[in-house]
Amino acid sequence: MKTSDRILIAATVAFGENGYDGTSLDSLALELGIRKQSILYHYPTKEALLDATVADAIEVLALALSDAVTKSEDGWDRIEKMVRRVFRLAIQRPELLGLLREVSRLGPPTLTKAVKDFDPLIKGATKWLKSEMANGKIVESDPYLLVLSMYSVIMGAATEGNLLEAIGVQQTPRDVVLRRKELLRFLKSALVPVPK
Amino acid sequence: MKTSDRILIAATVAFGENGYDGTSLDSLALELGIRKQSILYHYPTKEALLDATVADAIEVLALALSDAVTKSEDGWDRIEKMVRRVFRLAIQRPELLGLLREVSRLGPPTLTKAVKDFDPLIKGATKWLKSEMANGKIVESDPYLLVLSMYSVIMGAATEGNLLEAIGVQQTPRDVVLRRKELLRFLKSALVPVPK
DNA sequence: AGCATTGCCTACCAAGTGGTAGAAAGTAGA
DNA sequence: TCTACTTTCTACCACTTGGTAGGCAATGCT
Repeated sequence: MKTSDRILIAATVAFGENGYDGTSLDSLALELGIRKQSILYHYPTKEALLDATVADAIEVLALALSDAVTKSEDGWDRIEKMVRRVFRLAIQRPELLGLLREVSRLGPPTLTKAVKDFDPLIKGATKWLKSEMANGKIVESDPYLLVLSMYSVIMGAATEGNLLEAIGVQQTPRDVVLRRKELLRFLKSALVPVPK
Repeated sequence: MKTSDRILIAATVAFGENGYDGTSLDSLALELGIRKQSILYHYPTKEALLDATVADAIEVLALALSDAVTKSEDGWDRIEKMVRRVFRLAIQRPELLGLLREVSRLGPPTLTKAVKDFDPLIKGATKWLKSEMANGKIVESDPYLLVLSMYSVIMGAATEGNLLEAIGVQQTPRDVVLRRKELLRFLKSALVPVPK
C-alpha cells in the first residue's frame, strides 16, 4: 500500500481513539515504522493530515449511506437499511465515527469544512423525510430535528464502545446485534405511524 | 470563592470543551490569573485534577437525577422529569456533560473510576425499569440496553451544541426547548406501551 | 551517461509540556 | 512579637511538541 494511505489510515485510527491533541506525529510515525518527517512530506502539517482523514471519513460514510439509499425501498425500510449500514461501518471501522465525533468537539475550522462536505447529505435526508411525512409513511415532526436526533442516537450507540466495556457490558458480535436491534425498535416506534 | 474551587470549575470547563490533552496547566493558570504552580499545590498532578473534576461532575449529575426521582411519580413521569433535569443541567453547565463524554473517550484508568462511582445509579435505574416493565408501565425490553440507549440519546442531544452551531441550527432557548420536546416524544413513543 | 524528481532520512530548533525545589508573603494563635 | 502553617510565587528542568533544512538513495526520462 502507498505510504500516504498507510499514514492516513493510522492517523484516522489515532485521531479517532486518542483525539487530535492526544496524538503526536512521533507516536504515529513510530507505529508506522517511519520517521515523523516522512509524514510531514506527505501531509505538510498536522492539521492538513487531520483534514485529509476527515475528508476521507466523510466520503466513506457518505458512500455507505448512499449505497443503503439505492438498495432500499421508501419509508421505514430505508431508515432501517441506513442504520444497519452505519452499524456495519461502526463495527468494521469504528475509528471513522470516533473521528467524526472528535471533529465535532474540535470546532472550527475543521468542523466548518466537515459540515460543508456533509451538508448535501443532511439536506437530502431532510427533503426525503419531508416527502415521507407528507405520504404518511413517517410520523409528522420537524425533519431537521429528527435527522439530528437520529444522528446522535446512532452515533452514541455506535461509538460508546469504551463506556460499555468499562461498565462491563459484553461486546461480542451477538451483543452488538442486540443493541442494534434495540435501537431499531427505538427508532421504529418513534418514526412509524401507528396503523389506525 | 476558594482558589481550589475556582481551579476545579475552570478545569471542568476546559477539559469538557478542549479535552484533557487539549488543556495545558499553563493556559488554565493564565485564565485564572495565577501561576501553574499554584494549581499543582492544590492538585498534585494534572491527572489528580482531572479525577477531581470528574468526581465533582458525577456528584452534581447524580444529585440532579436523584432530585428528579424523588419529585416524580412512577412510570413515564419519572423518565420525563429526569430528562428535563438533565437538559436543564446541559443548559446551565454544559461543560459537565462534555467532561463526562471526554472521560468515556479517555478510557482507563479515569473511566474505570468514574464508572465505579456511577454504577449504583445505573444499577438503581435498571432495577426500577425492570419493575416498571413488570407493571406494564414501560415497554418490555432489555433494561440494561435501554439505559444505555437513553444515555446516548440524552448525551448526544445535550452535548452536540458545537455541531448544531456549525450546521447553522439556531441555539436560542426556544430552540433548545423544541429539541427537548422532540426528544421526549421520541422516548415516549418508544417506552410507553400503546393503550389497548 | 546526465539529470531532475520522488521519497525517506538525519540533524536540528524554538516553543510548550508537566513537574520539582525552595524562597517569599500572608495569616493566625501563643 | 515570635512562630508555625498555608498559600503563592520565581526559577528551573527534562522531555515532547510540530516544523525546517538539507542530504542521500532510488527511479525514470532524455
